[in-house]
Amino acid sequence: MRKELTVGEVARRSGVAVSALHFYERRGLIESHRTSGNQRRYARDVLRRIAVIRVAQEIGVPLARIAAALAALPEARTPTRDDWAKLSTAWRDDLDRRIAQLTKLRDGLSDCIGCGCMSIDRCPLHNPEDRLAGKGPGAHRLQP
Amino acid sequence: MRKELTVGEVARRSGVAVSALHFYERRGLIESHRTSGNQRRYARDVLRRIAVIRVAQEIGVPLARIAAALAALPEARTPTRDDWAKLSTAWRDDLDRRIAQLTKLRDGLSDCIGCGCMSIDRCPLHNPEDRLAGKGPGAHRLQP
DNA sequence: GCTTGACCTCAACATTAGTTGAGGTTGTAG
DNA sequence: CTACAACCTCAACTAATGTTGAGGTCAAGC
Repeated sequence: MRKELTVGEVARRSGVAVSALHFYERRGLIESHRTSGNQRRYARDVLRRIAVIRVAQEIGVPLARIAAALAALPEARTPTRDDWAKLSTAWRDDLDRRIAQLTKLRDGLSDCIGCGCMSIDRCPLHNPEDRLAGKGPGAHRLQP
Repeated sequence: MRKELTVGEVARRSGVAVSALHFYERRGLIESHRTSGNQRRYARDVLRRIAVIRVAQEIGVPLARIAAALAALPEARTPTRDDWAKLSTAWRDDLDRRIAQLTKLRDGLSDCIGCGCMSIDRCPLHNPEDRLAGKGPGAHRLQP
């Protein structure tokens, strides 16, 4: 096996900025050890770990939950094939729910286009149930 | 037509917090006029406007773009049926794209579950193209 | 052995979408 | 006419996800 990676190398190979790698480390998502001169060195499997993080993020899982999921792995190891199967299955369920929710919204939107009802009481889109409401402070964006 | 609404009434009827209504007003999404005592009074159509805002938000449109869309209406009026048809069509395209993107991701995820490849170079999920990267600073959450 | 690019830490800032609290004013019911 | 809920403004805070910059250190090639 080849030698260990520096932050710069990891950044180039993963496409994640150095500042983000530092950030992930502070958040406990990845780890490194240090040279005698206090520089980070990464084992090669950090790339796989970052790939997992990126996919989960794209699904919409917040970093804190990704960190929790990774930390919950026995011995805090980098995901093996089986671990990955478990994680990705769980996250795919998130994704399925999210897709279902958006699809429902789209269908409502299609029905509504041109109807012009927009009645706060009768419009099918105005469904206070599965709303974003009550999520507390902070950013709640769904998309760029 | 009934009398005008106070902030509290609008908040109760729309399900949006008073603080959020103030915020929307600062952002130019809704408007009010004031009593002699400087309290806000809303025309009833503000509820329809808020319904539009909420739907757009649920789709994932950031407030700034919603504000721009509403401001672009001739005479800055509250959406009529035709306006709503235009807005919702445009936003539905956003929604379609988002759903397509997530669906693609899900399919990749399904294929990948159990494959365990997670190779930074070969994994179909590791596709740097349509990534979140390069969106600049700020929050990029996709989901609660 | 020196220079130069890569690396270190830490604090502050950016962005979106609001909420919270202090300190003061209004309006309505009794 | 008074009490009390509802309203006002403004500043500061929350939260997530990072980026930017200042000030200083490390390591690799020449």
